[in-house]
Amino acid sequence: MSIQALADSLGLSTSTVSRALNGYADVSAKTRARVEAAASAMNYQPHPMAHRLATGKTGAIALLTSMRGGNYLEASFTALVSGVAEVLRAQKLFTMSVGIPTGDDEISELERFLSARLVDGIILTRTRTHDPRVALLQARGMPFVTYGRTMDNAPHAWVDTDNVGAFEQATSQLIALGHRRIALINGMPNMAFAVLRQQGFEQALHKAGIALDTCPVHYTELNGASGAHVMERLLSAVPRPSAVLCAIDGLALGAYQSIKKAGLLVGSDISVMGYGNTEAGEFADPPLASMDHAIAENGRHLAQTLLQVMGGADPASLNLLEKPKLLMRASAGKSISN
Amino acid sequence: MSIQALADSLGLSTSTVSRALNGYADVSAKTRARVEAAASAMNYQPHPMAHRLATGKTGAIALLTSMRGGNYLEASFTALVSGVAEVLRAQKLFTMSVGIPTGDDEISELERFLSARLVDGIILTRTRTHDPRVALLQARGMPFVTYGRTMDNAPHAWVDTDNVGAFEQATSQLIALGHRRIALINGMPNMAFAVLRQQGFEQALHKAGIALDTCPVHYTELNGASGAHVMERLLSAVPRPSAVLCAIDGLALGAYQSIKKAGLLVGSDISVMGYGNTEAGEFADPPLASMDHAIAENGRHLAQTLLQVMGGADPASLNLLEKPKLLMRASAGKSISN
DNA sequence: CTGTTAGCGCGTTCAT
DNA sequence: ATGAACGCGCTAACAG
Repeated sequence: MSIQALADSLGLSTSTVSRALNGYADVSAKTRARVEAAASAMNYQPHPMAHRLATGKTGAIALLTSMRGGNYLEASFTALVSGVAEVLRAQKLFTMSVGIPTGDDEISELERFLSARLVDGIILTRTRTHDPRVALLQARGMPFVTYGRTMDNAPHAWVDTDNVGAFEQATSQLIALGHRRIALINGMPNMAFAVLRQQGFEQALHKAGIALDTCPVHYTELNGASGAHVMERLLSAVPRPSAVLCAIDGLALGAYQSIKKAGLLVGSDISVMGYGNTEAGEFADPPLASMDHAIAENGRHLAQTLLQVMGGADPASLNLLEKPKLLMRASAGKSISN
Repeated sequence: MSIQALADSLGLSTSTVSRALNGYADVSAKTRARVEAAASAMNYQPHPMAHRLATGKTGAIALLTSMRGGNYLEASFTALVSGVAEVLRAQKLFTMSVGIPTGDDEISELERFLSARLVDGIILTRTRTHDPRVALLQARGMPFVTYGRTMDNAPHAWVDTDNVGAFEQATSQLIALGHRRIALINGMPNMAFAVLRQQGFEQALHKAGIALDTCPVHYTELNGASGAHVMERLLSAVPRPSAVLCAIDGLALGAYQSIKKAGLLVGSDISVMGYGNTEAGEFADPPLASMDHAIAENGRHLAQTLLQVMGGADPASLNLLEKPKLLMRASAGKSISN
């Protein structure tokens, strides 16, 4: 069913049919109605490849993730995609997730993907302090939003959670419980979120007059094994910290294991907090104190922002900071050193 | 940089250039070398939209997932995608994940996606006993492989883990530990994997001469809250089961919570086994006995199978059954009723 | 071996 | 308000 066949069956030219279907003004109401009726009766749909060649649009957007070994971020990933897809589906746009492997050929892989022109816009996740992917997207003129800020890139559209505020609040909460030696198990320092969470951590310590060098910060990969490994080292320190703040729940659950193995009790001997409010943390023993950041909502905001960018809005002005919510649970208790 | 410009600069026709670049035999070695040199010198790349209109191919495949509320399956999802993408990237194909929301408009959404012709082939995950999506793909003539078998659909290409064998082995193992009252917390019975796992469960009971009606089976959603809820009911049964087999790790971790809340010890008072070998299970207390099914390897096999289907092989003959590996850990111990 | 021609199916000026 | 004609950039059938 081509537009040609449809036009023939109506005794019209293809151009009239095309304009009637695409909402042009210079077509009589009567003709438009006739065309639309015939189109839906014959179930006409423009050939997508031809449509794309003519318009340059694909009708799809990509959510870019960096692919590497298993880490805990994926648990929340589905919720993010759901939020994005929900908004974009209403605009008849498809949402597709594409994993670009991290490593030396990351940029060339991304270039290859952009050149393939499979999508009209991009949502970039897991931003880094200086992110060459952002620079590439800007150079190519591809509409995009990032999930998470960057620090040294030219201004662009982004949606982020208030990492600084969240970790300042969490740290202050631990201080209010009497903790003075608090450790931070953080993500790698090239990740933007890690830098910001540490800022919040240090601000809270500073306000409370606690010396930074009594509160160790460790940078590590985001998985349980790393959490366990770092926690082991923290336990052998003298004096050891009475509370541990983790960049994500997965790290905290790994830390649980080392604490228990040492014969200590989580929540009384040592307090632990995570971030992300995963179900694994909720069902852990004891339930893990964490921070919830409404991830599906973030997805919806990302989609709305991307639509604005694709519509021609100035990306530099499109920035959204979301407040996470602190969830105190049994893993975070009073300091026993008081 | 169009093929026209490239041809002009060489004093050749566009068709000769096209054939030289696309590896046709009827072009002189000398001409081909000249064309290739000029193409890479001028960094020529065919316009993707035009290329697609002419060939009908997109250079991408989609991995289809069903989108619904948070469940534990996603944790392993990244590993699957990595395996798929690794193989397809070597063929210069892009791998994109697309979530189709489950519900009444699932089929019409899938139809819309197929009509958009964004991909050349599809990997369909989470198959159901009778799967209308499979029927649709067959009707449309879209090359595809499923991850998991179906039971009432026409023959098609699939890769699956040996669910029957895995759960028969796991159940037998529990029986060998002295358990006689074993419960199964299963997925919903419209899911193919759930039916097959139950088959393995029942075969083992049958071989051991244990009456099925002493071993309850519960069907539920695949998340921790459901596991906790079902476990609560199991604990109030008289007599209560001494071992619980769960369709996935996430259910098992939910069950942990209810068992602990009842003041019982996992692994001694009640044995628990999961499936999937997730990190959350590995780091749980006690470590969760589970089954590992080499998910990245499954991804590679799915990709290889899809390539064969796209190459014209008979889908009905492309079936692969993978053996999972039983991982006994502290959560599964001897029955105390012995 | 190479060039000429046609067509893929649209959207979009430019006449009328 | 409508139709004719052209262009998007490429591949493929045909001719020589």
